[in-house]
Amino acid sequence: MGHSGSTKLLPKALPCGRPGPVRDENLKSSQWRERLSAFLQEKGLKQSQQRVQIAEVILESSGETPGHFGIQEIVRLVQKRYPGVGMATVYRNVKTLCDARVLRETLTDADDRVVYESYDDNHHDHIVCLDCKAIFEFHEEKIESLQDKTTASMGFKPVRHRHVIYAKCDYRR
Amino acid sequence: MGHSGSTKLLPKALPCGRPGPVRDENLKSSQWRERLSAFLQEKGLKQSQQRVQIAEVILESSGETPGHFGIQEIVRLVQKRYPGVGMATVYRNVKTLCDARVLRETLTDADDRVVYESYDDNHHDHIVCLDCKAIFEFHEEKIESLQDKTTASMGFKPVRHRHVIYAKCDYRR
DNA sequence: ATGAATGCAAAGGTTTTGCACCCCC
DNA sequence: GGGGGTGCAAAACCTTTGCATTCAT
Repeated sequence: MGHSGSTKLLPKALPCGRPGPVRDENLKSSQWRERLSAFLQEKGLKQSQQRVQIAEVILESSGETPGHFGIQEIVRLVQKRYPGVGMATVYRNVKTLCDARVLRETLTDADDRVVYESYDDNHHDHIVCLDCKAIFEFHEEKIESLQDKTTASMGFKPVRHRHVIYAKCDYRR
Repeated sequence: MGHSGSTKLLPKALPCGRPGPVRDENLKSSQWRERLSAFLQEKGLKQSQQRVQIAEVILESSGETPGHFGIQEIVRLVQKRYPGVGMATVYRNVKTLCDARVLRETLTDADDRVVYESYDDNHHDHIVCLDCKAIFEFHEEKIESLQDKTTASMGFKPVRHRHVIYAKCDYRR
C-alpha cells in the first residue's frame, strides 16, 4: 500500500480518544535498507528477497500500533502481503534483522510476550496502556542516571535494562 | 530438608566471590499459610494438600537462587519432594497462589522467561547478573517518584511496573 | 557452480484442556 | 453429597530443525 519511506507515523486516535503513540524515530527506508545491506555483505550473507520483505512489513506498516509487533503478528502480516513466505523464514530472519540492528527485541508486553520494534539509535523505555494495549515511549534522563548510580553502588556495571510501566489511561475516565 | 519458617536466606557466596543475594522479606511460614488460607476461604476454594505443598516448596526452599523460580523449575522441585503431583496441578496452582498474594509473577530473566518469587509487601525491582544469572533486588525511592511523575505527565495513572537492570559483576574482573 | 536461504513438514518443548475419579467442606 | 481439585493424557501452541529444492553471487 501507499507506504513511502514514512518516518513519521500519524497519531491516529485510540479508542479512548487519546492521540495514538507517535514514533518519529523510525529508521527511514533508505537508512534501514542500507544498514541491512551493509550488514549482510559484511557477514557474507545473502540479500534474499524475503529478508527485505520482512523488514519492509515491520518497518513500513503504517496504521495500527506503530512499530511494535509480536512474532506471530509479524508472521501474519508478512504472509498477508507476501503469501508463500514460510514461517520458519520469518523466525530466522527476525533474528537476523536484530543482529543487523534494523530491529530490536524489546519489552515484553502486558502478557509477557517478546515484542519487536524498529531499531532506534536513541534509547527509550515504554509505557503500556492497560486499557487499550497501546505502547508509548518515554525517556527520562534523570531516571537513567539514578539507575546507573544505583547499579554501580551495588557493585555492578549496567549493560542494558528494561523499564516498562503499565498504566491506566486518563482519557478513559 | 531442614527448612523451618526461615525468613532469612543465607548469602551463600556466588562463583565470582560476591555474597549471594539476600532476601529477608520472604513471608514467614505462618504468614503465607494464613494468607493463603484466608484467600481460599474468601473465594470459596478448597484447601487442598497440593496447594500448600506447592507453596511450601517455593517459599521454603533454602539454598540455591533464593526465591526466584521459573515454572518448569517449580514443577521439578515439587515433583521431587512430592512425587505424584501432576504438572497441570502445579500450573493451575501457581496462578492461584499469585491471586492469593503468596507468590508474585515478576521479571522475565535474561532469556525472557517469567519468574515467580515470594510475594513481598514492599516493592522492589531487580538487577540480573549477566555473569552468574543471580537475581538481586533494589529499591530506589527517587526512581519510583520520577517514574510516577513521568507517567502522570503523559496522562497515565501508573498501575505497576517492571524495571530490570541487566549488569556485569564487578567481582568477576 | 556452490553455499546460503527457503518452504515444508516433522520434531521438540511448553502450557492448556477434557474428563473420570477423588476429596475437602 | 456435591462441587471444586487432581492426575493423566490428549490437544493446542509456539519455536526449532532436517532436508530437498531454489536462489543469489
